[in-house]
This record gives sequence, structure tokens and C-alpha cells, in this order.
Amino acid sequence: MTDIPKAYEPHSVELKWYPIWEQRGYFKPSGDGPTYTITIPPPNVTGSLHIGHALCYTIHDVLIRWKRMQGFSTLCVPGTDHAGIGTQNVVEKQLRNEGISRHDLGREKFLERVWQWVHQYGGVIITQLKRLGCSFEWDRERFTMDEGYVAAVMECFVRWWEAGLIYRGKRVINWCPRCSTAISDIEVEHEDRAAKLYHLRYPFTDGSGYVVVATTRPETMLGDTAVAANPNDERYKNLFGKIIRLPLVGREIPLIADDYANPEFGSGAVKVTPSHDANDFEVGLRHNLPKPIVIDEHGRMTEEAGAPYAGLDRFEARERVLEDLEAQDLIEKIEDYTVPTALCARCHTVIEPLLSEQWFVKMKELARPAIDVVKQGKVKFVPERYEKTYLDWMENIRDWTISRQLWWGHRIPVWTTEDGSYIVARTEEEAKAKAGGRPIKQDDDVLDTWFSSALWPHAVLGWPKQTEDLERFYPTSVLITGRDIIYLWVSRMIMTGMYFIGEIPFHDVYIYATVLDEQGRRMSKSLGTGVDPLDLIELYGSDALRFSLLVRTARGQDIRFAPIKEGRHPQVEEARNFANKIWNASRFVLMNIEGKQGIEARWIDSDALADRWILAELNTTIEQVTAALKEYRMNEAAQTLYNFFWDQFCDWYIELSKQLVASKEETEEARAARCRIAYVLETSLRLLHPLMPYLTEEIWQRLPHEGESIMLAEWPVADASREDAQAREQMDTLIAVITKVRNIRSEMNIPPGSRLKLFIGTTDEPVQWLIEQNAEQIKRLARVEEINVAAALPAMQSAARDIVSGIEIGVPLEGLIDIAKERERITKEITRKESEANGMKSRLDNPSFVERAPREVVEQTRERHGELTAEIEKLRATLATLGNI
RNA sequence: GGGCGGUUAGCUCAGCGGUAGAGCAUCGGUCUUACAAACCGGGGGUCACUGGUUCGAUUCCAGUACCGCCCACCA
Repeated sequence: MTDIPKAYEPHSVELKWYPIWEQRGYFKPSGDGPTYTITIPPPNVTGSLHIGHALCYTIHDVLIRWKRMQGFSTLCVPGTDHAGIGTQNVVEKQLRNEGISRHDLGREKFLERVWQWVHQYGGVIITQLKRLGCSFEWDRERFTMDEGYVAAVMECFVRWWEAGLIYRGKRVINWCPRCSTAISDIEVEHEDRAAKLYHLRYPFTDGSGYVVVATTRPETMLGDTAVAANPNDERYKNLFGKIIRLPLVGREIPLIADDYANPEFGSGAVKVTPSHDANDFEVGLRHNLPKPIVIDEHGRMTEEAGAPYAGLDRFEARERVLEDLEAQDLIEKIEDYTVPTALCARCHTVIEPLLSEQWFVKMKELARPAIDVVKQGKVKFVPERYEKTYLDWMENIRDWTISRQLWWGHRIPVWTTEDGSYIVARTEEEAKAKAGGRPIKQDDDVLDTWFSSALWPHAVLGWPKQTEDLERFYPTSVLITGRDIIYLWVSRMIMTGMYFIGEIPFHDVYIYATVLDEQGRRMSKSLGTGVDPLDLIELYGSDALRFSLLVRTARGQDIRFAPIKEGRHPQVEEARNFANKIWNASRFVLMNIEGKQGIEARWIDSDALADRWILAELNTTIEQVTAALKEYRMNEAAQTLYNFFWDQFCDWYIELSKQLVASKEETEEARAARCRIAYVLETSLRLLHPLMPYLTEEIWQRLPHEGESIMLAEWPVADASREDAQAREQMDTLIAVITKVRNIRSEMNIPPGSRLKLFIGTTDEPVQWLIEQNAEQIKRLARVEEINVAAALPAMQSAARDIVSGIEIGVPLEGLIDIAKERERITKEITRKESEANGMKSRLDNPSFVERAPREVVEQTRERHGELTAEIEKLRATLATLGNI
């Protein structure tokens, strides 16, 4: 076995297998069986792999590999998103470095540049996913702006327009002055900032005094067209209708009565700026107020703002307005105030509410069926709590601003004729035809990126064409995504799916863990807290990275992931060690079957305890891992396999069967043992494969196997007939005895090399038999040269004694004994047992416990208490004799 | 202002009605013919706090305190 390295070397294995899998077409759906389909959340073309992605797509691959092994016709469709603002920003930055802006290039040339960029650098992440081992169907890879996808987006727009669900409206929207575009409500983040609340005096024209209004944004006063107070506010009852002269501007504006004004706040009077505040806009509509726009799309004051201010940046204007008001003694007071500030989710620029004309989608009607299917349980959220998050949002849904003042994206398919009427068409040709020769001009704006991704599940399967894929793979099985895009994406896919296909897009929505940095902050490259998964793959291998992420993915709980420090990452190291453990256990098995006759990975029935036991344990593992995967409990699947493989298979089964398996002889008995150990290993590898694909394939190929790849091997099925409670119980006893002897040796400082004699005292005949049957094993694992079993321990001059599960254990020490140490050891043992016994006694003494607790619990407690009492007594006796030596 | 998570060993986290588990770290011992990235053994926790339900609560319920997310038009 010179050709098996002593440690697992991931890189060559990874680079070897992935191309083979891909070339052999294993990633494609196969057979006519039931389907299992996932469409991945398309990462941004501009993106590169981060830990969050690594986790997300690892989960995808685990489920796909698992289901593939279960015999499903599996399909995982990958792809990327054109990511409107994000991508445009990247290319604009590139241009800026060249000293030009997109306007210098013009729209057409700019788009060429973006496409060039996309082809050159886009989709890096896709290559990275291959390194992770993702078995996705690359031949069906999609892009949200590929030809077919454009058709889907146009189809959607046109059909919604025809149904009256899309409209053009003028209202106050969220405007990002840096991105220079409108954004939707959900793309706005809120942050509390320490700022000021300014109380301003607005004088009445008749000289009868003034009214005080409070504002956090004084510069907007230039656009005020009224002051409002609550109609029930006694302070203002007699003042409604009076005219105010707006300071600095000189405009005459009325004091109006409107419910919007809150009498509790400040003076109870509020300034009304219809063009720069959504609420004020509503007030303006109710009272038919003018709506002067005083801030432009770059965040600068407009001509309408008036001479001294026009052209100033909004924040400069704020200072200037305050100075000017101060000069006229119109500032009543300035208070410190915490202002909930709206920021652009993309660039964190302060959002400017701006009156503007945009395209909107009516959401109420689209939302209804999407609410119903979730309520009816047709679409299930995992963890369940996100159902409420989803429903709360959907029940209060507002119309969606879909137009963006960008160049990169799906151009809005609306053309305007000279007389201002709209022509909505799927293509320019269609629009021209509809125009019938009249000159037309296409809308300059593009659609929100999420408008196109909303169609993802059916669009990637070919919609609007009635493709075979759509027929076969829709609805998909599960959507795996982060909680931050439940509103932005998940909800919208359900809506479009219901609307266009009349069917849910996926049965389950699995919200996976958010990966945080060490301090519990969201992982972010800009904060420098990101960890590059490729660095970890370099260090420890792909399987280790995958496993380390999976083993931490519990119940949708967030994961804290530390950075690499001094070239090490303990969390992934743990998984790497496991990979190495698997490697070496396999190495042992391979070493002992190589060149031997008639070895298959097949179970051959055996009466031996270890054999019966490992078979039962393996069966339980199959059951638990399968159930865990089914319920998306990734950590449980990983943990169960880890424990089975390391603690049971390696620590006990291999050790117990070592003698036979590694014997030089080729007896039938040895052959059977080799088949069995190969069987347990091979089955374990199949269970591990979805989590650690490379390692398991590499080893599996070297084991006796059927089929071309572990990817196509059958997922193990649990078999109730393999359950063996007796074997488990006996094995527990065996382990307890061996551990106790080791414990005595260690505590008594007995040299590990020295061979001991072991005396066992028990009146329990089956236990006597058990010890005798497994005497050889005990000798080897406890390093004992002789075992004597009797009803009780014989009198021994000097010995260490203990008792476990009612079995007395005596180790003669022949003068080596350190009496003080032995007393200490036994005393500690007694104390431990006593504290346990006392707890049980107090429960048994409590009549309500005995009456009301389930009978088995009471029985168990009573039994264990009896056992403990007997053990304590014996240990006390031992302690007493120690003094006499 | 609402809603949702979290608080368990020095660290990172599982568990979730019968008086606590893992990995790492720590201490002691090992080249025991797969593995020192390993093996064997040990130590370490009033499971945030306060009440309630229960024979019994780390586990269920209510509240409190921190930490973190999400939603919300109060200027």
C-alpha cells in the first residue's frame, strides 16, 4: 500500500474528479423517475464567492447529490443575475479611472462596455462553484439578460400592462442621488442618526404673530406650500385659513387643517413639502397644493428653490438656510434629535424623497394568491417562523416602483408616440407595427433587477415557451436562500409563478443561516471582515470547508465565522481532521483487503458482538441522517456521521475487528471480517458523499464497488431488522469495562507498557459469558494479559478496585500500589456515585414522583438507585480494607 | 413603536421536559502494526435573571436585562 499517502491530499483529488463527473454528464437529470429540482439564487455577475455563497451552494449540492443517489431525476439550474445598479457601478468606476463618464460614451457604447466586462470578468463565481464541487447542470446555465430571458421579461411586462397591473404614476419615491435612480421601498435601509430638530417661526402675513414648525430637514422649507395642524387642535381652531409668509422665499401659504398633523408633536403644526416627503405629498393632494420641486436628482437645489440656494448641494443648502433664518431671528430653538435616516441599501447615500414620474406594479391583486398558497401550506418555510415574516409583509404590500434611471438592465418596453400615448410591445418591431408608421420613442429607463429575477424559476426552464423542461421540472422542489431577500425575491417569485403558471414555483423555502464575522456583524468585504472560501479550500480542501459549514448550520441560526489567522482556521481544521480520519480508516481497510481473495463490500452475518453492534449502529445512522436531510437539519446530518464514523466505527469497530481483519491469514473467517469492514466503510462513504463528495469518491473508487461513481451509487436504506438492542447493551458493558481498566491505569500511573492481570467479579451470568466471549478483545484494548471471571473478586494483597455497571473490577498491582492514591481515587468515585444516588433517593422519597411520573421512569430510577447503593457499599468496603494493608 | 432571534464549559456552538454534550483550548500519559491532523485518561458548567406550569425545567409559559436582526410616515 505504498501508493496511499498517510494524509488526505485534497487538491489533486478535487482537480481529478470534477472534470470526470462533468464530462460523464452526471450533473444532468437522468431517467424518467420523479424529479427533484432546484434553481439556484443567481449570484450577481459582478460577484465572487464569499462564505455565505459557499454555504448556500454547498447546501444545494448536498440536497442534489442526496436525491440523485436516491434515484430522483435531479436538476440544479445555475445562473447569474445582471444586477443592474451593481454592475453599472462597477463599469462606471472603471470609466472614472479612465477619466470619462458614461455620458461621454453614450448609452450604446456604454452598454457595449458593460457586456464586454460581463464576458470578461462576469461569472467568476460560477468557476468558483465548480471548485466547491457543485454538481449543477452547467449546460442549462442562465443569465437574467440572455436572449430567452429577455423574452420572458418582456412577456411579463406586456401581460401585466394588458391586465392593468402596470401603470405610470407621479409620486414621491425614494431617490438615491448618488446612483441617480429611483429605488423601491425595500431597497431602502433605515438607520438612526444623531442630528437636530429645528423649530422654525413662520410669520402670518397679517402681522398677528407666527406659527412654529419643527423639521429635521430645514432646506426643504424652500418647497413648503402649506402648514398643517390637526383639525381638533384647540390651539389652531381659530387660525385655520390664515396666510403665512414663507420665510426666505416670500411665498404666501395657508395654514390648513389635516389629520396628518400630530398635536402631540412639537407645536402641533407641521410644514408641508409635497415634493419631498411622501406624507406631505398626500396632504398636498388632499388640499390641492402646488408641488414645487426644490431638490434635483443630484441632490442639488433647483432654480425653484430661489436665487441664493439654487445649485447648492442639499446639505450646504441646509447650512445656508439656517444661517439666513438665524439672521432674521426665525429659529425658535434647536434640539438634539435622533433621526431615522433612510439610506440607499446599495451605496448608503442618504435617500432623497423626490416627486417623480415612474412605472409601478399594482401588488395587492398579485399578492392574494401568493398569500393563499402559503397559508394553505402549499409553500412551506423552513424554519417555519419565516412564514409569519412573509405573510406580514404580503398583507401590507405596497405598489412596486419598477423603473430605474439606469442604462444597464432590461429597457422598459414602452414607446411613446408624439401625442403622448403609450405603445407597449415585446419587441421594437412589434412596437413599430403597432404605431403604424407614427414616430415613436422608447422609454429611457430600465427595469428593477428584481423584476427579472422574479421570474427565475419558470424563466430558466424556458417560459414563456412551453418547453419540456417547464413541463417536467416545474414546480421546483425547494428554494434555498437568505432571509434578507424574502421580500425582494421570494415573495415576487411566488407571485409571478402563480400569475403566469398558475402554480407555486417551489414547495419549500429553506432559509439558511446568515454568515456573520467574529464580532457577530454581517460579513462584508467593505468592512474587511470577509473570508475568502478559496483561501480555505487552498488550506484545507473543499470537503473540509463544506463540512465545517454544514456542521454549524442549525435551525437557521446565524453562523459566526472567524477569519484566517496566521494561516490557520480552527473551525475548518476540525473538519479537515475528520476528512483525514476518514482517509486513514479507509487506508487501514484498503491495506488489509488489497491482494486478498474474494473481498466484496458486503455484509456477512456474524454472531460476534462487535459485528451485531456496528450493524445496528450503522442502521440507526442511516435512519437519522436521512431524516435530518429531509428536514434540512444539516448540522444533525453532519454531526451524526461524524460521531458514527469516528467514535463508533474508528474507535471501537476497527479496533475490535483489527486482529482478524489484519491477520496474515486468509481464512474464511478473516475474509468475512474483511467483507464486513469494507461494507461498513463503503456504506458510510455513501452517506458522507453528499457532504464530502471528493474524498468519498476517491476512496470509493479504490474499494470493491459496483457502478462507475459513488455519485450514482444508491443511497443506503434503513432496515428495521438490523436493530439489535441486546448487542447495544452488551457493547455498552464491554466499553464500560475496558474504559474502567484504562482509567485505573491512567489514574494510578501504571506504565502503559506494563501488562496487567484483570479480575472481574459479577454474579450476572450473561455478563460473565460476555466477558469470556470477548476476553481477547478486552486484553488487547485494555492491555491486559490475563482475565479471571468469578462471582466475586478474590482477596488480593494489593490491587486497584472499582465497580462499573454492577461489575467489580480488580487490577492486582503487586507492590506497585500507591495506597494514598488508591484511597483518593476510590473516595472520588464514591462521592460521584453518592451525589447521583442522593438525587435519585430524594425523587423516590417524593410520593408524587412515584405516583405521577411515568412508570418506566420510576422503575429506571429505582433500579439505578439500587445498583448505585450496592456499588457504593462495595467501594466503601474496599476503602476499609485498604487501611489494613 | 411593533415583530423575530440569541444569552449553555476559557473559545465556537449543539441539545430542548427526567439534574448537561461536541470540537478547540487546558492538564497527565502514549511512536498500542490506519491516522501525532492521532491514541488513552482527567479537570472544567447554580444551562443570563425573576416568577409560573409540572412529581420534575437548561428544556414549556410570562416578564426583566443585555446582544443582534427585520418592519414602521410621526415632522
